[in-house]
Amino acid sequence: MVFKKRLDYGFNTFNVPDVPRAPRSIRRRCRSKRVVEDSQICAFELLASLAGKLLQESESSASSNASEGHDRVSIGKDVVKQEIQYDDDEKPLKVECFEQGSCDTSAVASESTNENSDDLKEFKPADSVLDRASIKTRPACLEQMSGDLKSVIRKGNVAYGNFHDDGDLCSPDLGELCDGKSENGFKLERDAKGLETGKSSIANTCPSKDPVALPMTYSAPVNSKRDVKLPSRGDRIPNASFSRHRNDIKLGSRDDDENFSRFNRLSYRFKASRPPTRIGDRRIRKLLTSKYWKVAPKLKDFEHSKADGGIRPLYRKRKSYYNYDRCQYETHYKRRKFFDRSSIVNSDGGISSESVCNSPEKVADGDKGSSAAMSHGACGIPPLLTGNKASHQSKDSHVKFSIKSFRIPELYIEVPESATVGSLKRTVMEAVTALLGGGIRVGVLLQGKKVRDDSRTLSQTGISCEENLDSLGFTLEPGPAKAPPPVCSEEPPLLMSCEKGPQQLTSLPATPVADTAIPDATPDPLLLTDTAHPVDSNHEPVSSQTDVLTDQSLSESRAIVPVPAMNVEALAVIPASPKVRKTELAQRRTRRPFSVLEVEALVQAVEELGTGRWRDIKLRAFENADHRTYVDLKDKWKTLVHTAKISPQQRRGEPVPQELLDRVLAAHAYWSQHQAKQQGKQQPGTLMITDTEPDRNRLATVPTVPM
DNA sequence: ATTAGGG
DNA sequence: CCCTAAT
Repeated sequence: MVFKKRLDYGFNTFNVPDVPRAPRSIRRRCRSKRVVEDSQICAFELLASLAGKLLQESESSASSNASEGHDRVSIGKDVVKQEIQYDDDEKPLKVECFEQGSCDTSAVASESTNENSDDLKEFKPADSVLDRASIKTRPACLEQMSGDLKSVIRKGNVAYGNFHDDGDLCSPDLGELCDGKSENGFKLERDAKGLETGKSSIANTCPSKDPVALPMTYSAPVNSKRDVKLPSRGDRIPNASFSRHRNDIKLGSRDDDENFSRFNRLSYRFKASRPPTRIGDRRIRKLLTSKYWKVAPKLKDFEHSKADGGIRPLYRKRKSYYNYDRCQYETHYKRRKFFDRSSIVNSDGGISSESVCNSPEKVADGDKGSSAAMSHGACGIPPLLTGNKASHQSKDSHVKFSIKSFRIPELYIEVPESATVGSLKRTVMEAVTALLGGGIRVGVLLQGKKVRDDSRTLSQTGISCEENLDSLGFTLEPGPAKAPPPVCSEEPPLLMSCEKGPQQLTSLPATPVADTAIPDATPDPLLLTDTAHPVDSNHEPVSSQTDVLTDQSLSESRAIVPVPAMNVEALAVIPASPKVRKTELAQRRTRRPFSVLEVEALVQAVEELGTGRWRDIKLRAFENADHRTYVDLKDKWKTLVHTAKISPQQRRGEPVPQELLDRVLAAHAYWSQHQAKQQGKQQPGTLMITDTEPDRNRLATVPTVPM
């Protein structure tokens, strides 16, 4: 790739490479992809972190075995479902990696961020969360880990690959995890009920066979399943996917593998600092929050109507800059594996007050290290795993949680039919990434209610009660920090389990994005201004519309095209966070060739006002033509001058009456000499040649070519 | 926000 | 048309 200017802007190499002058569409594409990836990374990191913890636990534990399925499997799937299982018993480790991990994660999240409005303002991607978690937990974790875990492990036979028997397990492990060391292979036992989910899908799913490294990662969920379900607009509601765990939305795409891998890499790079993610083109709109989601549907319309006008502003300024740290690329890679493993391990998340947690906590410690590492490029995962809970609670009784999967909020994606599967995948990834990238936090739902007070203990909250356990759910919410502010802030975009979940998403959709209007529909009155050619004026508008349609259909309109609910190409989801979105809206405006009438109006205006006063010209002759900016007029004049100088044979497009071209040359020459700019309107009349002959203009066949 | 130019 | 720089 050639680097262009953009490099200067700080794009990292990745980004930088723009396609030089390839069609913009292409360029854009590149960008968007990159962006996506980056964003993905974030998400992945989160996942990874989670996974990492899990891994830590399970590390070597056979991945496949471990998978035991339980949850991991579920996780592997897409996302989302989670089930919590708990045992009254306090068997610490039985848990599967997976669960633990999840639990931990949740715990972490909760701690770190309050669910409450929290910190939405700024969230830092996963890292922040992780860090926090790790921090808090560690102490406890360490202790617990060393103690509990070991014991547990031994008892349970559960082996987490990473952990060492030593009390140290935590920290070392984490670090090690990154490296991939696992000294002890842990095997998970399924003793716990929950553990056995019998789903081993993960194992299956995951390509990698290393016991140690499980393919699964959080991301996996998405990918793994492959079934991506993109709720169609209509579907959404019905699905209620959200609300229930069962209904979870599935965003998995099968092929994700590719993406997946990519993710991992990227994600890792990511680190904490995550530049505003830019995802996608304007076409792609992702809505993280339900509200936004709504929008998505609308997008189509939106785009339809406005192919040009509406959107324009947005994309105009797309700027690209992405900065990511690449370092760690490899590291991440490794991590990923770990994560996967971890995921397996996690099955158990012990949310419960302590015992379970403890084990996780160990992990946590490791995490810390990892977190640090992450920042460095080390493994980030661990943090998530860290059992936060431990901190809160004592080690009384342990509650076991088995989270099979996390639910992800519904994502609506719009993709042109013409979109490739690959693009779809990317889109889905983007959407997911956006969610994750924004910073994910875990929400705890108890009987459908969010448990906001992170400081309360499980017992205080009632989570430890078995009765409640059934109604306990974890949700993945948009990061606490900034991004989600308005949109996400409250509602968890993702609802894991609980009943509640779906509502928002579902409901939201209704409010689609409002876009606007129909851009083209508006006729171009411009001409009218000057010449009132009613006919013409009418004419144009019509044509214009037609064009629009055409255009859309042709190329860019993809967005426009109604997306089958399932389409992929771009995720329609638009995260609330403006950051993400705005960045990438740009799309090239549909091309709308100037009609002869427009040319005539332009010439007329230039003759009167001179060049260099495009704004005035716009006002005078194209005021009603929203799609013609003064820049456009200036450009058109430029091309007209050029056209007038070349032989007719060399001209392309709709022929412009020679008469007009002559006027163009005359006006150009005239104003060139007179430095029109200075003078103001001075000599409208003076125009040289121009005798404005209205007739002529009209006469000139009006090209119907619309636009 | 405009203007000017290069691409 | 887009993108930038300079106003």
